[in-house]
Order: sequence, then C-alpha cells, then structure tokens
Amino acid sequence: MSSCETCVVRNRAICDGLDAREITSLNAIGRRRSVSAGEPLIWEDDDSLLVANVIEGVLKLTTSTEDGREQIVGVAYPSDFIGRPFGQTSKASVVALTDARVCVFARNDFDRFAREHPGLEHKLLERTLAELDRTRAWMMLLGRKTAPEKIATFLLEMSERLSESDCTPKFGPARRFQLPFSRQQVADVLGLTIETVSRQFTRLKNDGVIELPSRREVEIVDRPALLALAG
Amino acid sequence: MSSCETCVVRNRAICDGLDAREITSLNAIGRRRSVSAGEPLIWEDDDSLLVANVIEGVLKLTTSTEDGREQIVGVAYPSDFIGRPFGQTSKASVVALTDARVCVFARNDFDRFAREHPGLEHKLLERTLAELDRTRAWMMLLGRKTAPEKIATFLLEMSERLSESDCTPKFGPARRFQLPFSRQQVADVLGLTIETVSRQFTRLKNDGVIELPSRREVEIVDRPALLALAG
DNA sequence: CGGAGGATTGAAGGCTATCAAAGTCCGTGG
DNA sequence: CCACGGACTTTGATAGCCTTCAATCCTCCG
Repeated sequence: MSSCETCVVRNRAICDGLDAREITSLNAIGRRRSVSAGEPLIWEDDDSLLVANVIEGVLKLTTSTEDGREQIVGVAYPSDFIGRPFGQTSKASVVALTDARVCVFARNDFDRFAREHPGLEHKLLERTLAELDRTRAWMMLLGRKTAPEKIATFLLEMSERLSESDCTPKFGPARRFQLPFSRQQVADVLGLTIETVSRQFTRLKNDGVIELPSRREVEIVDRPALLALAG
Repeated sequence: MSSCETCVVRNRAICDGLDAREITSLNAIGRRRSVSAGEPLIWEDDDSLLVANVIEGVLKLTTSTEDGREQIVGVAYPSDFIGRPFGQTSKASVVALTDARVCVFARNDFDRFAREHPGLEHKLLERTLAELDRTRAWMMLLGRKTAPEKIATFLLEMSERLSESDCTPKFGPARRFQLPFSRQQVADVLGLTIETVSRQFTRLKNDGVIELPSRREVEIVDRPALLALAG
C-alpha cells in the first residue's frame, strides 16, 4: 500500500536508480504522511529531524525575521526533496500550500542510508545543484527586478513548473493553471506587498496579457508580452 | 610544485578525505591557475566547461539582465568549489575580486572522477547544501530587508567569512578587515545602488558603529549595534 | 442572509533610485 | 616634488516606485 513500488514519483525522485533490494530497505525506514493545506511539516529552528520526498502537492519553504516579515525561499513540487541532511539544521519552515502527500524519513536514518548508497547521494547532489541554480536566478529577481518584471517572471515560472509536476506528458508550459499561492504568498515569493501584487495582476488583466477566471486561476493570453515584461 | 600535497586548502576543500593514490589521479586531471583581480574565470552563458576549487583569493558569481543590471549571487572563498558539474550549464559568470589562485578541472574529467569517488561527491553534496542554505538566507535579505539592515547584515557576514578564509586559528569574527568589494560590488550583492551603499556606510560611521580607515577597510566598533540593525 | 477572510482599490507618504556635481585617492609623468 | 588625469566615492536635490494605511468589495459557507 504505502510501498515504493506503486509510488508515482518513483522514477523522478532521488529513489530512481535504486534496485529492488535497496528500495525495500529504504521503504523500511520511511513512511507516508499526508499534510493538509496550511499545515506545517517542519518548523523554522526546530532541529529538522525530518527529511522527505514530495509525492503529491506543493509546499513552501520560508524564513522569517523576528518582527514577522516572511520570505518564501523555495517551493517543493512532486519528486522534490525536502529537508537538510547531514548534521546541519537549516533555518526554514516547510508548510503545505495544497493538500500534499510526502514520504518522510528520520534524518539520521536517511543520512546513514544515503552514505551507503552513492547512487542516491548522486541524485541528491544533482537535485541540490539544480535547486541552487534556480535559487540564484531568483536572487536576481529579488535584488534587481521591478514589480512588473517580478510578476511576469513569476507567472511564466508557474506555468512551467506546474505543467511539469502533473504527470501528463510535457506539452510545454501550461496556458492555464491553478495557483497554489494566495496573493499574500505570491507577495512573499517576490518580496512585494499583497497590494502591489494585486495591482500588477489587475494591470496585466486590463492590458489583455492574462485572464483571471477566479482568484486562484490564471490564464496566459499573451505569452510573448509576458516574456517581454519579464526583463 | 603544483601538487595537491602542498595545497593550503588540502584538508578543507572537497579533496579532503581522498587517499594518496586518489590525490595523485585527481592531480593528474587538474591544474593550477592564477587569476588577477577583475579577470573572469567563467563567462555567463558559456558552456561552463570548467569547475574549480578556490585556493586563494575571493571571486564573485554574478548574473545579469540583458539591459545590464547585475546581481552577485555568490561569493567564493578559499576551499570553496566553483562551477556546475553534471550536465547542466549554469547561467553565471565568475570573476576574481582579488588576485586569486584556483585549481581547475575540465568538467568532463571532474564528472568522471567524482562518479568514481563517492567520498568526494559526498563532500561536494555537503558543501552544496550549505551553500544553498546561505543563498536562501540571502533571499530573505534581498526580498524583505531595508537598506540599513542589508548593510549591517553584510558587514557582519563579511567579518565572519573573512576571518574563516585566512588560515589563522579562528578567533571569531574579525573586528577589522579588508573588503574584497568595491562600493558598486557591495551594491550588486545587496540589490542596492552605489549611492545608497555609500550613504549607509557614512551613516554608520557618523553613528560610531564602524570606522572606515580607507576605502576598502572596515573596522567594526560597535558590534552589538550592528547586530541590532541587521534585523 | 450574514459574517469572515481574502482580494481589490484608493490616497498619501517614505525609502531608495536617479540625476548631477563635487570630492578623494592613487598612479603617472613632468 | 608636484601637477595631472581617471576611476571611484561621496554628497546633494529630486523623482518615482512601492509601501503603508484605510476602506470597500468579493466570494465562499455557515
């Protein structure tokens, strides 16, 4: 039931490449867990005793200042790896944005297993390097882009990530999709305020670049225009 | 001469843990290279056919928009690893901030060597995870902190990183240090303009929090005040 | 129908960018 | 030794983008 063999992310997550016997022993130390939208998986500053693979759903990774300002520093989609193996504890909270299912491991168990399975460590390394690239691209956005550019870049990235994460064969970026973020959360991703996000959305709508069928839905009407705006 | 045995970062870089025979074969595929201040090591959008270990000096990792805005997305100190192994090419330029010495590898050679040496891949993984943590903390700074907070955070980070990178036994953060950045480069790290950086520096000086003996030197007079300002 | 949370819209203000000019440092050459 | 030139930095004035504060409006559910 909760076995890796039936796992939908089996050949996309870091478990890809493990043989049957290895999968069995990995299965032994992990367990499935459901997280409902809004529910935390890991608290900031807790000892991060968990690591996990995302099976289904979207989760946010956030850091906060003492006075309550929040910044979303990462978003985890199906097959993504969550948590901080190997000794250090990272100062980030993980909260589900949608109902989600994850495959969790005690960090110690995972560390030990990983060290014994270089193939898995290699997958994790590739994934971490890719995440670092994405994060650095996001630094450029946060440090140097204007609000309209941020919003355009965000919408384009969403349309790509969300079409990857469902299992349909890739038809390229999605034209229409459901945002896993509230307006406030979009603001927390982009380093803006909720009001600015809202204004930019309506401006794009009025300019005929996007449609907003409902609060959480976006349809990209004029992709070239978005690309031009993205800077 | 150019051998790993005499390398000053030998037991801090990812090569740590390799035995004599492994070091010999790693030595065979790498070579030392000097880079003078201002000289590029890797260009944005080139195929990044190199990876490298920093032996001495400080280098910046940057991305730019088409219209010339620049953001520094990472800073590499001695023993840090530079470049993007495993297939992908990352869109970042690497330029030396000070005269530097690095140990470079053709990416293909390095990839092959790494896959055959899980211990080295593990070191690289730990390093990459740590860098991702640091980068995420920096996203918070870029997205949510004010100019005074950015400057204070920056100075504190500098005083820590620069005291680590020299080989003196750790006496904690440096009270006085030499900035490897020009004012413009500080601005590119923090997502500010050069004028704002300059104004914040003089404000801190006038408030008695720091001294500025010369353009590139900083002395932290009132560390608690800086910590309070860092947010 | 009515309430609550989220989203939108509006008005005003502040922080940082932009534009512009003066000042400083440092190497070069007279 | 000093004058000169150029790059970098500092300082000042102004403008503009985004935030802040506030009110209204949806939309979903009880």
